[in-house]
Amino acid sequence: MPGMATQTPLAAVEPLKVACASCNLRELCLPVGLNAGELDQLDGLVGKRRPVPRGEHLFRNGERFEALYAVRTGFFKTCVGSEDGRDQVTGFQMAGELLGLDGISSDHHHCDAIALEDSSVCVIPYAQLEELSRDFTVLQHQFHKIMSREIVRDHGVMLLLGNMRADERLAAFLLNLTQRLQARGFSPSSLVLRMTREEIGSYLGLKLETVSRTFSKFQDDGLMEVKQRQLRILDQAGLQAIVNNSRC
Amino acid sequence: MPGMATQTPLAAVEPLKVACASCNLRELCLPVGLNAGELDQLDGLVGKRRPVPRGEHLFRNGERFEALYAVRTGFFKTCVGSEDGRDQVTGFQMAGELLGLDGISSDHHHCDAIALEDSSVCVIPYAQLEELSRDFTVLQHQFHKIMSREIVRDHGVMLLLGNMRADERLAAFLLNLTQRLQARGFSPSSLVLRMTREEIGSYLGLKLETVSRTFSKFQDDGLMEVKQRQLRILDQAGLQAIVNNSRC
DNA sequence: CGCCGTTTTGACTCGGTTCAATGCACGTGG
DNA sequence: CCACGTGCATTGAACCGAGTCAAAACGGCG
Repeated sequence: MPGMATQTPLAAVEPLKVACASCNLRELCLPVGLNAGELDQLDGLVGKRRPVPRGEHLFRNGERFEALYAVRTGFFKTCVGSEDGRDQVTGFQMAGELLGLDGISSDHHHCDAIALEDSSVCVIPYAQLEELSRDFTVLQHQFHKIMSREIVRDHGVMLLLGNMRADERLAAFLLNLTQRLQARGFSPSSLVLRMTREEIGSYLGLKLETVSRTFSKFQDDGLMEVKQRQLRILDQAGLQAIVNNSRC
Repeated sequence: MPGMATQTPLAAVEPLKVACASCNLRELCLPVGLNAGELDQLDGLVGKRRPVPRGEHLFRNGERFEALYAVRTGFFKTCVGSEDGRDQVTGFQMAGELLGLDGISSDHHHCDAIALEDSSVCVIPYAQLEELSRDFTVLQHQFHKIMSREIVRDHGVMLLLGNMRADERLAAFLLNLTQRLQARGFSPSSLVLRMTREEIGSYLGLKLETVSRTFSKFQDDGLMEVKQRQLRILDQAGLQAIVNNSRC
């Protein structure tokens, strides 16, 4: 599988049990700012890891909410659906990001979380997290920050969906994706998409054909190379310019 | 001011100091589930009320985050803006709803909050709220629920912006608005809008002309009466049907 | 009264959807 | 090993919903 090489520089097959203290996602995940003793306690709480094969649900809309999940390896999407068949991808989650925050509101999940490749998550029982965060103010604050960050992210997506044209949306999406990959030690210019054109389209409020056409246009304009899901960003500044300028 | 009558059945000019325990928004706001002693403590925390005249900012994007605000009376909008001039209304807040949650993520506000009519808010210093919620698990849980509910709401808006047509968006907006007004003891069928067509359009990802036209269409179809900002819902089920059916 | 912000309405344009055909990569079984 | 099937991606052509531009009407207020 040479195509995946650019996105798997870190441990290939890691042991099932990795303490938060020695987890390479420590600085992106819930434990930010915790000292050694606190990390130990958090470890006691995060008892289980859970593998989620590609295409499988981590949880479904309507299921009872009991735990949050931290992505350890792999890649997920979350989607909400309405009574009539429509559904909307609300986000893509990669290593270190938290899934399930929507479930707190009513003790039931409000979206589906689906693995886009073979993945694994750390299970964080929510009742215990609340308990522990009463003792560790740093953990409490970090948790609140993560929830707040999700709200800020959502507002950014609203801006994108409400105001931007197709090319602006896709450019913003690509920049966001590469930035997050870069924060995890991957190349900011070369990446392999884990999702289909249709899933990108659903997230961006576009049809898959529009996504495809816009990729082609970016390629024609020399901004990037597109070979199916294998992408190479050639002109990051050019993409940024598309996002910034409403008219040009 | 006869036009406002339908939306001011409760206390006209209330005293500046109202304890959470005797606040009529108790069941919609942060204090849900707290006992008498806990309410007292929360009251100690929520020291100040702050009036916000129509058109004024409660807070601005970039300002230091120090407190959350509970709407006591009046009506607000929140909006985010991008570098280039675009901006997007991310929500409308009425009595009992919390403002400022986005600020937790980085100690700075990420949006503007603006009063759409003369309003007042309860100031909830955030550091003290974190502290108090370490002692009162009910308060802690209620606060988490409120944040989570905002995330769920945002995902609903994404679905709306990503998948729905103009008439579906406006119908969904009207139903949401009347439902929230009803929860506060107002008529579910008669209401006065506090925002302009442009603000509605910004929230729904539409231009003001489209909002206006769609109102006119709903009126022609006998679903509602529209006299400028004075609305009367004649066929709630009809609006619901528009939201549910993607094609009809 | 006359101004001004807001709303309504009309005519035209255009970006993105829809429908449809073709191409590409990959796995599976003959 | 190649033929075939399947899912995903690309591309084209026609169409349509919402945007744009412009003008007129409404309502509130100095």
